[in-house]
Amino acid sequence: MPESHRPDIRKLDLFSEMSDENFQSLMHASYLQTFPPQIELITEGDSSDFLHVVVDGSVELFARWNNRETSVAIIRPISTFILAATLRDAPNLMSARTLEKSRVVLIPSEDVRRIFDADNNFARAIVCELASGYRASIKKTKDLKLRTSLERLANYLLRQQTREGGGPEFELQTEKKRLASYLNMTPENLSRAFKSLKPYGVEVDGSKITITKQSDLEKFARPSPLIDDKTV
Amino acid sequence: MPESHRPDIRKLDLFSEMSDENFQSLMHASYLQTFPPQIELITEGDSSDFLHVVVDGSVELFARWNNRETSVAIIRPISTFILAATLRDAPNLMSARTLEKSRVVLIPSEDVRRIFDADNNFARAIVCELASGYRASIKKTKDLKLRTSLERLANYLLRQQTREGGGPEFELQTEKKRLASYLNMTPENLSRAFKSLKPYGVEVDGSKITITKQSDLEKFARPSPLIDDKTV
DNA sequence: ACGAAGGTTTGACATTTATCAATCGCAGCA
DNA sequence: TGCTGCGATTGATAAATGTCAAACCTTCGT
Repeated sequence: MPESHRPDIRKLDLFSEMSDENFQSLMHASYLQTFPPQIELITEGDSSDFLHVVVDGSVELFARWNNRETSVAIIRPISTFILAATLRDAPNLMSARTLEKSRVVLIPSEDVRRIFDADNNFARAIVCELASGYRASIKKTKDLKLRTSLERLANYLLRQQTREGGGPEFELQTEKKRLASYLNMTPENLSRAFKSLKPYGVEVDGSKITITKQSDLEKFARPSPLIDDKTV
Repeated sequence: MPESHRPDIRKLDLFSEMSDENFQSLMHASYLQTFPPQIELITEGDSSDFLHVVVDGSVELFARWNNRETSVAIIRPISTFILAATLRDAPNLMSARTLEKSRVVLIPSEDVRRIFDADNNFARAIVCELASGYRASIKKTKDLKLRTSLERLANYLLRQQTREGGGPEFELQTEKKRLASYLNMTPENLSRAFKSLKPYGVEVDGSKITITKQSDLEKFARPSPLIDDKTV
């Protein structure tokens, strides 16, 4: 794979502490591919042949059952996905599709496992990454089980506000249809939920959100570090 | 800590491949404690000072938010819990309480992290365990988001049937109140859900379940390995 | 500029799920 | 034995959420 993205990938927590030699070996075995929008990169149930790194664009992880579909995560640069399946050499639990034109580095799972065995720093980083992902997933479960859809939306808006810099005005960065699925509601319901948040100072104009009464929204949403914080 | 449970703990995937010396070192630093029922061992938000191993009894992991509470998992012997928090030295995301009189081995988190650095086999086992837990959590999310409460119950019954040996008759092993919370429904709703499953051959007598029309129930539940299987 | 496609919103309505209140039933205990 | 407490069930009702249909709006390509 070409050199251009290597420095960015190298900076990821997952790869930053491993030896140069092992990193080069991983990269040497990898492919950089460009995909058009709406391409299904992975189908759940497939074996996990590659660890994926999104270096450009965005990728949606979603799951299907019984003719239904739900959005589980949206991966933006620079991040990896399906690490757990790669390490266990187990089938992928989620499908993945590009949302826009995207570039993805594919690292053969075999090499990831080989270098995991050889490089202690890499192994340590993998444990951190897995533990983080695991904890993020637990938080998602708590969000789903303990909150109503309105509360989930309110807290999502606060999180998104933080991600976008913290100002009163920010962009959703996601189609509402997809956001609805992510929050486990229908598009119709999401539309109504936005209206229900108006009394708490949430103004919606297309994908632009303005929060006019920050403290009112926070009082309603009651965000918790044990559900909503990235780093904890 | 006394010797009696060591062989059983040693057999756990997490500890079976590490060196004798390191295992003894871990055990030497540990405590075996007996707790009465309904003791809150851990409160979410607390720092994770110990990796816990249930050797006898059972422990419920649950989470609270905004005066609500939900059951996330029930841990039975012999299993560990809160590994991810231990490794990241991060606050626990869930609370834990004994359901009955229980014995728990407490391994200081510091020692777990120290031996993780020293013992490659232990590190590998930890990665496996984390990846498994992570994947189990993703499956739980899929179960929650893609299924109605009736479908969740039907699939739970099939899983429980398998755990109990696969025969048409088996025990729930959990209070219905707790099962309801685990499945994200109210006790009233669970009670009605059992009735709704009667046409599919589900007979309920207290905590004894009899499945009289296995294939009908399976046709309704549509279990999927990517949501319901332990090992995948 | 125009039309088509698809996302979004709205309204009416159905279904699912929760809440509240009352009762039942069983286990533990005096 | 009978009391007590709590979990389980049932019925009535309310709230939350989903479904369907139509209208609206934006985007994109011809």
